Amino acid sequence: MQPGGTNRQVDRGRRVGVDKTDIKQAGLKVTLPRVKILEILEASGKGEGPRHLRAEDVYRRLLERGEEIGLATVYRVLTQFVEAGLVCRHNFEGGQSVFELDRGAHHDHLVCMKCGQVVEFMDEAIESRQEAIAAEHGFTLEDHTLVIHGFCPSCQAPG
Amino acid sequence: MQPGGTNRQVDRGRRVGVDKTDIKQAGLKVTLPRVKILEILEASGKGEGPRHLRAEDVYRRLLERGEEIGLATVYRVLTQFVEAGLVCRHNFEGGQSVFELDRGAHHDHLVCMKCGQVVEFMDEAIESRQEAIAAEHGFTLEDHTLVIHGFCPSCQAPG
DNA sequence: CAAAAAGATGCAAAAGCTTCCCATTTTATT
DNA sequence: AATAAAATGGGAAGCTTTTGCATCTTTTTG
Ligand SMILES: [Mn+2]
Ligand SMILES: [Mn+2]
Ligand SMILES: [Zn+2]
Ligand SMILES: [Zn+2]
Repeated sequence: MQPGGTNRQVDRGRRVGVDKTDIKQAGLKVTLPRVKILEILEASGKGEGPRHLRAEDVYRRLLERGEEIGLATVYRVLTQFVEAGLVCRHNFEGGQSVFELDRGAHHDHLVCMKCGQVVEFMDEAIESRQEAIAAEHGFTLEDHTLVIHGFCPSCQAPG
Repeated sequence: MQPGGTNRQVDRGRRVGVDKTDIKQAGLKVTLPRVKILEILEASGKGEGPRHLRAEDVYRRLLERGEEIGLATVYRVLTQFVEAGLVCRHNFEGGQSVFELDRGAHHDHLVCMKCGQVVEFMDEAIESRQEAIAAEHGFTLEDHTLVIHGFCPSCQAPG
């Protein structure tokens, strides 16, 4: 329907933001819950608290903003956004998934075992070694999960 | 009580097997469930099916062998073994933990997204880059999780 | 070796997270 | 505006894992 075709929000393959257009492009109707959830994710990690949120966290923030959206809807929508490639899901630990907006650039995580702080990183050497390892074993590499667990600077104090 | 002191099962820091002694050394009583669970884990990956088992798998194998051990006990014992360093727990995916006997040498995993096959590997380059990354961010490195997801050779067929 | 103490087990109930069901509401299409 | 299609909310249900507790085993004591 639109001429030219490429998404305004995408710049040379790197997504720089999301909006209702992305919801529509995913074949989903533009509903209030979807828009609000996207807003929560977009605000996270930009002064609006941590970037990586559990479904429960998203739900709580919606309530704080006065939105009456069901928890089931939050789960459904987050899953749809993951399927649409708008959101990434990670399983850091403890059986709960965490979600973050997909910015298009892959990265891995460093998680503090005490306070839960999350630091993102990306290491070419690690990435390419993984390619090599998958190839050595005849596997195609579709994806990977790398989480480094340790103690952040503030959690290493003697106490 | 034993003279000399070092565990017979350990050879220069690399564990080569486990037995009742290890249960005792962990400060746990040597009970039938614990011995049987250890046997299941020891047999796994040596012709006795896959090496990495979910609690449910361990439980099922116990039933097959005619042992009437409760699932709650399987969970409790596996957790105790992990705490004692006899067993490793991994969260490959799907909310279920998998367990394997700890052989003392660290390794990571390649998991087939179709058939679930697991291949183990260990890459010094990746290990040392992780040390560097943790250090760069002021984190102590306590542990890490690396799982490469892809399709194994048999699951790449055109069909 | 028997008795006492300490610890472990099994079952069922409960938890914690996530998904499913379905009547009702909202969005998109005609 | 009417119709068709899709989404929502709330609660029930599902799954994996943990917990409570009476009973049974293992270990320690005498
Ligand atoms: Mn991230
Ligand atoms: Mn392994
Ligand atoms: Zn910390
Ligand atoms: Zn496969």
